[in-house]
Amino acid sequence: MATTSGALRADSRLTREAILEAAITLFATHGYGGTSLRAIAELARVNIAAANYHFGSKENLFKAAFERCVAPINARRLARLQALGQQAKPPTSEAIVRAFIDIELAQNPQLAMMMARVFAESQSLVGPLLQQVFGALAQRYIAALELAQPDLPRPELEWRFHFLIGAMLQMIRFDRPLEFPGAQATKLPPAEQVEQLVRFVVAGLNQNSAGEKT
Amino acid sequence: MATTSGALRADSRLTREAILEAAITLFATHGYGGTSLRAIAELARVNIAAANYHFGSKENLFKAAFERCVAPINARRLARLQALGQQAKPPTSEAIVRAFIDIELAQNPQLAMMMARVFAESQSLVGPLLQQVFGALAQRYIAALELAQPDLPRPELEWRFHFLIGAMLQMIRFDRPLEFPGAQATKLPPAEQVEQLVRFVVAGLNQNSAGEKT
DNA sequence: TGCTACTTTAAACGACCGTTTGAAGTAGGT
DNA sequence: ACCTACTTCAAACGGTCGTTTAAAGTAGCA
Repeated sequence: MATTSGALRADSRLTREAILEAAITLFATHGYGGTSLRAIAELARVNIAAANYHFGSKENLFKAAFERCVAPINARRLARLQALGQQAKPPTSEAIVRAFIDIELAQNPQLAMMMARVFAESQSLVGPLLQQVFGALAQRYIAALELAQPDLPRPELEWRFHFLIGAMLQMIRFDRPLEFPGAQATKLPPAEQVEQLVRFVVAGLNQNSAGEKT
Repeated sequence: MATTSGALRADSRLTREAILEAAITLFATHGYGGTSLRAIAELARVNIAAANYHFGSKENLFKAAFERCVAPINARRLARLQALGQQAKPPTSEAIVRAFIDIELAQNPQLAMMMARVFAESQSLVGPLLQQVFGALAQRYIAALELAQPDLPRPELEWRFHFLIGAMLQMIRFDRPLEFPGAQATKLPPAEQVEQLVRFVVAGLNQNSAGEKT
């Protein structure tokens, strides 16, 4: 037992990775219901049965694809937040937001789209998954934001963080605003997209609940 | 020809309406790919073939369900915007936002969920549909916002309106913020949800692009 | 009462779905 | 060489999908 041979295991991991990569591409583009295991297997140049062999079921493959996408993003988010916490002064809301809305989000559309897609699937499919993957992260970010704005009641802060996520997902899902006759907004480089978004949500977060100023 | 008999036509419209209503419920909950025509027919207590007889295809039924949901909402949005335009002073950004983020959105979860769901479906399915249904409305709202903030460059305004929509969809899709250990935010009455959202996005819209104040 | 147009129905169509099976293939251990 | 464990594969499983068909039903009109 526990042979972990060598070339054989290497091949096995290769097909596993190929399936995962193809799954990310297709799930991100067409969603869970719009993607078939056969399409994934074809894109990965792998037998259909291999998907079930390596992941057990379509739903497990979807979860694996999601975690594969969101794990590095959230690890970076956590590292950045901890780096902020080790500075002398408590970080501003803007610094915290910039740690969360990683510019690399906009630079790796595939990972970002996969993450955004999960929020769009039906709650029964991804509800527990979202809580599991984002719960601890949200907890820490909101705790940090609370230090930056001690006068803001916690429930309001949590709602604002909720809206922040919505605006971010909108940026990810559509890389430019809705086009209509007369529209002038264009596709921006990722860094500028993030800049627009950060300014928007920071203003929303910092705003005094009793009105801008009295 | 053109008989338009009477009781017969009435029955025909009844089944058509039943199908449409069932479709809205199921599409809103489980999305396009997660909803089958058979499930719709069963909920509507109608033969499966009736769906194709009245709507031609599943895709057409989806579009009809979407338009049925969004038409009254957008008509009200347009009416409110025109009412604002007839006042002496040009409306503030907040007034315009309140005309757009209709509180009835939060009071009729089914209509709102259906509207939000469309933004989550794959672009190839709903891309043209979104532009067709929201294009003219967005054009007018952005024009109104431009009068309220003449110093803000148009592209930036369009991006901010984009984020506004994202935050609104987040409010619709999840009626409370993400739960995690220690979370305090609770489900709010629709009016207060809208209030939180309006404050957030108005601050983001009004914010000076060079920073709050120099 | 036939005729016509419209609507509903049960049944079936071929296609595709996620999953399973059992055999074939591969490679290290003894 | 044989055994074992792991991986791949073609083929098929039962089921559900969206759609179509052809017959039955309904109601106004001549």
